[in-house]
Amino acid sequence: MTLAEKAYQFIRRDIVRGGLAPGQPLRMASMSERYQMGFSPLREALTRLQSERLVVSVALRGFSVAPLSMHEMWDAINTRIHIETEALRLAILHGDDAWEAAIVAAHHALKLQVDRASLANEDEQAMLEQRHNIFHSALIAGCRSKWLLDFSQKLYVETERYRYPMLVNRSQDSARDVPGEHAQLMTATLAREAALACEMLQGHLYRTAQLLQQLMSQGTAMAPSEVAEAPAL
Amino acid sequence: MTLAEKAYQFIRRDIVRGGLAPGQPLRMASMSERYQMGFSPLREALTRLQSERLVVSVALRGFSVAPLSMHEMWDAINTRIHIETEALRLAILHGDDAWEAAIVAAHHALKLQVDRASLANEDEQAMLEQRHNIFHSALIAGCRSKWLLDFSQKLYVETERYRYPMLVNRSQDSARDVPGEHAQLMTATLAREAALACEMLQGHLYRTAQLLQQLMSQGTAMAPSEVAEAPAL
DNA sequence: GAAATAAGTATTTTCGAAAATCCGGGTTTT
DNA sequence: AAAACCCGGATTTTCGAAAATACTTATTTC
Repeated sequence: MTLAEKAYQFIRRDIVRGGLAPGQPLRMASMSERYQMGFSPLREALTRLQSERLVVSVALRGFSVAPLSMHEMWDAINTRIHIETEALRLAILHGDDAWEAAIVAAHHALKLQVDRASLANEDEQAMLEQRHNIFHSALIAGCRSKWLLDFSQKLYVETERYRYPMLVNRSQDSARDVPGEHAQLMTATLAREAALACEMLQGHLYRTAQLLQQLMSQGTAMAPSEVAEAPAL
Repeated sequence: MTLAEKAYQFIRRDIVRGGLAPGQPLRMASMSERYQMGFSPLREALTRLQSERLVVSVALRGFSVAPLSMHEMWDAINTRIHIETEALRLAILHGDDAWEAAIVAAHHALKLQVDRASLANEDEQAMLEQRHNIFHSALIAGCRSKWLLDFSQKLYVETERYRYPMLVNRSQDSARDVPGEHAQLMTATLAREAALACEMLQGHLYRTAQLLQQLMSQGTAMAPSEVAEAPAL
């Protein structure tokens, strides 16, 4: 793997997990120090992250971490609902045996990690997040559209930024049965009940966003100026 | 404007117009020669183009122009239909006076250029393409979703690659009244007839794709191995 | 003779310094 | 006093060469 690729993964991880705070300027000198590499691979990684909207830049004034806002979160969530429900519909239409098997496998791996993951352990949380991603990707993998999968993945990463604070203080979602939602979503999908599965996916994503909004309006994770925004569905 | 930005625009233009052929390797040395700049801005531009799927790369084996295929075209078109009709629906819901005015302005400018543009003149064609883009962008600009606009623009550029050959031998689309389609699309949009406008947009995009498929199956613009693909709608 | 090995060439990737540009403060001008 | 100008320091952007890796061809080995 090239240095630029490593830089991309490290920086992305640090942005999603908040190690690099929203709005923070990313000076080449300190980045070079922090990640122990020259400017070239860093610039390449930052350019890539910019096109994924995790980083913003102004010509000749460098890069900075893209800011967070409730408005942006709802935009990302709503767009994700639109893209992923379509992808799921197509996957249910076209998916083959291998697609089904991958879903079952991903769901099982996710469930194992949900039971195992302790709130404190950073690495366990990362693994949980990864398997969550794999499960959601597996659901739509059969859609046969590279573009839908591509967009879906970009939005997953974007929403991960907002979801990450929730993983830390997970007490809040006690009213929800997230593993249950995942199980039902899988069941409906494998039963090829497109309408039902899409509705479940939509509800799953929407409820997560609502919870995040609640959390953030309590000031747990975001500047007060960014909290007041209406949902839209 | 930085050199990297210029490089991005030049290379993108050359890929869309075919000056850099699909599949062609993009060697740093020849690129440096061709665009008269060092490696750094070129790499930056190529990385950006890679994330827009106009360029592909393999680690340590460099970049090459992304290949074309009928399958990819239909994927891009179908995804574009899905994204843009949603954006149009939202724009019709939320659009204000400035949004309407911009549509009328863009349509007028497009019409002027359609009448003016001669088939031979490369620059006139480029201006036509630009105004076409601005018109389609104006329609959905009121949707209030950065993500939808972002995706829409990416797909526009992608489909432009396939559309460009058509501009050259435009004789084929004599059965269609494209300017008429644009006018009707604008009218339905300004009348806030969401369902009608979306259907027109869908038809407009779909018919263009069908025409392109026809053109390409005649071997005008693509390798024979890439022609046989079924449409999907 | 085919497969494996090795040397030499071509190419990408990365580095570190040079060039270009921006920002702030202080000075001059109106 | 406000606006315009210019200088010094900080920062980004770009270049050209060095390092790392892939490819090609020739040679050896079995």
